[in-house]
Order: sequence, then C-alpha cells, then structure tokens
Amino acid sequence: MTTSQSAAKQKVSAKRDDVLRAATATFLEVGYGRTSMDQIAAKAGVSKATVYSHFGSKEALFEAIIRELVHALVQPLAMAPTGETPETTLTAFARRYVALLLAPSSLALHRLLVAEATRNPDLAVASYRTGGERAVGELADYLTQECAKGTIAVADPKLAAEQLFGMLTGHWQVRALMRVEGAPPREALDRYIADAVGAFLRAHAPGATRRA
Amino acid sequence: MTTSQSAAKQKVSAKRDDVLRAATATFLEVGYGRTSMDQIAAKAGVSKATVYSHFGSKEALFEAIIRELVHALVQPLAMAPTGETPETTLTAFARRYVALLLAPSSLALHRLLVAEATRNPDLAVASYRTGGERAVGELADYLTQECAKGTIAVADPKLAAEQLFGMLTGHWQVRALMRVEGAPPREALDRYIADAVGAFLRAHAPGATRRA
DNA sequence: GTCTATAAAAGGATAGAC
DNA sequence: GTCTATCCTTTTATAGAC
Repeated sequence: MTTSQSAAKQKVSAKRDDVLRAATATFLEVGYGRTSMDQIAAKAGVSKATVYSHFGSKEALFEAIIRELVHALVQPLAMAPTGETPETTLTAFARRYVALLLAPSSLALHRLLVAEATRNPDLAVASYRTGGERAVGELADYLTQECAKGTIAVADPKLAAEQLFGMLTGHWQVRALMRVEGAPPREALDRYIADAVGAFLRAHAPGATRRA
Repeated sequence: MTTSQSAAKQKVSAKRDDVLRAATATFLEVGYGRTSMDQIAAKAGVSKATVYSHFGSKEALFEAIIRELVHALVQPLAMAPTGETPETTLTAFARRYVALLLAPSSLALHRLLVAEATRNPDLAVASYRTGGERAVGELADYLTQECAKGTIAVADPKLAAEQLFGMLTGHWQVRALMRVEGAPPREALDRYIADAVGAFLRAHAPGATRRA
C-alpha cells in the first residue's frame, strides 16, 4: 500500500470514524431501541444517507460496534504469570478484573448485551465467548499450574475459577447494572477483594479438611 | 363489601386482567421498547382505548407489572430456620435460590430490569431493594445466628452472604441472561451447589487459619 | 461520497359514539 | 367501560442532485 493510498483511505475513513464514535456513545448511553439513525447522524455531523452508505443498516452498525467494544474490553485481562505467591497473583488479577467489570463502559456494554440477547442471540453468545469465557479460561489455567506446584488444591479449575469470579463481583455487579449505586470507594473494593481472595485460598488450601 | 359488589368488581376486572396477562407476557418476551400497545390490545382481545382506560400510559402499565412480578418472585425465598446443620440448611436454601434465579420468568424479568435501568432508575432500585437485598439480608441473619452458636466463623455476615450468592450463581446467571445456554441439568446444578456450599463452609470453618 | 428531500410504516395517545 | 377511527410524531430507509 502506497502512502497516497493510505492517506486517501484515512481521509475516506474520517466521516466513517465520526459515525462510529457517535453511534458507540449513543448506543451505550440509551440502548439500541432508543437510538435513532437521525441522532447518530446529527451527533456525527453528517447526513443520515452517509451513515447508511458506510453501514448498510442500523443492525449492521450495532453489530460492528459491539464486536469492536468486546474485543477492546477484554484485552487487559491477559494473565501475566509471575513467580509470586498465589495470594499476590490472584489479588492483582482480581483487581484488574473487578476494575474492568465495574467500569462505566463495561457496565453499559453489559446492559446492552443483556437487553438485546433475545433479539440477537448470536451477538450475545459471541461476546460471552470472547469475553467472560476467556477470562474464566485464563484463571483456570493459572489454577491448574499452581495446583501442580502444590500451592493450592483445586479439584475442578474451571468451576473454581467461576466461583472466585462470582465472589469477586458478588452483588456489586447487579447493583451497578441496575444503577442502585455508583462505583464503590476504592478502599471498600480492596477490602471486598481481599476478603474474597482470602476465602478462596482458605477453601482451597492444600491441607484443608474435606467436608463435602 | 357485599357479594354483589364483589361480583361486580370481578366482572369489571375481567378485561383488565386480560390486559395484564397479555402485557406481562409480551414485556417479558420482547422487552419494553419492542412491545406496542397495539400488540397488547390484540393479544388481550380488547381495543387499545380499553388498555388506556385502565392504565394511563404504557409506562404506568409497565411499572405496575414489574412491581407485581418482583413481589411474587421473591416470596419463595423466606428462610425457614430449622435445627439442621449449616450444610443441610445452606444447601436447601441454595437450591431454592438457584432454581428461582435461573427460572425463565426470573431471567426475563432480570433482563427487563437491566435493560430499562437507565431509562427508569427508580424502578430498578425498588426492585433490587425488595428482591436481591432482601435475599442477602435473610441469609446474613442466618449466618449471624449460626456464628453466635459457634458452628461457623463469619466476620461480616452481609459480605459473606453476598460472596456465597456470587459463588452459587457463578457464570450460570450471565450465560443464562445472554442466552448462551439453556437451563443446566439438575445433577450438574446440584454438584455446582454442593461445591459452592462446601467451599463456603471450608472458608468459614470455626478453626480455619487466617491468611488475610 | 455526501447531501436534501421524501417515502412508507409504526407507535403512543385521544375524541366521540354507544 | 368499551369500541372505532383518527391525530401526530418518530423512525428506518431510499431516490436523486451535486
């Protein structure tokens, strides 16, 4: 690709990007049904026909945006395996996970996916595969490694990973999704996370008594 | 109230009930935005004007339905304090809780609340107060009692209750809300619940070593 | 590629007869 | 209380000029 072509493409994409930005913001803010193509066009500073020329329909525009958002959002969750203790590693991972999950943009995306899951199941499923499922897999892999080292005792790593995630979010996620309260103060969150990680490690300590 | 008045009221309420049933089914199935008053009227077998005569607006109809649904749904969660062991009591409670949460009607209601939380925050908050918050409170009260007896060791009952709820639902709820998969088979669910309750009891055993 | 103007349809809500 | 008929607004999508 020559420089002129690249420049041309950049220029061509200028209004397209404006549309994408405007549509993303509006969809996240008020949802699919309450977002009109007129609003998007006005916010982007273009005509409605331009919107339709770049994206064939409202649904196609929506799908493109969701896939991009999910992809971008799940990136920071990669698990960096260090030589630290499980408590240190899990706490660091938990903080990233919770911060990600409770971020306003994540919550808005989550609301959108849940709201449109009935109308567009494929999109919701694909989003969960590249989002939640991947996070569980990463944590499960780490638990398997530590289990082999003998630092923790986990019978079913995937199940244990889901349980830890569940404890970490607790009802914060539900409350946030339903707008019951805003983001919790950082110190409350840290205490919450420390409690969950602590409970998890006690439950899966190598020498823990089997009660089940 | 005399018999004739009661009969009259019943007769009067006949079409009103038809509207309520039709509206409830449609809202739960396709959401607020995609439900039209025409659909409701047609499904109920009445004219649109009749719908408006009983409920002043689409929004008022929606609110009445949601509040009724939440109220009815949270009823079975009352905690019956027995003389059983914590494991038995918690397992029984957990089964009721999970069955309730994963029921199709609950999931549809949850989707609706999350989807409309931005447009109607008050409704979502009120629903959480009489739903999730009450469940947490019941479990926390039970944990406090058992803690006094010395059967378990819990520093913060409300926090522990939320963590157990989180473990119980894990990612099942997310998957179900996003329609990633249907209801899990009963035996898988029972195993999932047993694991969560087991982990909880190990983490909060009276003599457990403090690691945090 | 981008705009203006418009088609075509659907939705919330109400007036007035019975 | 209930119905028919209608108003008015909004919305998706496109035709045609530049």
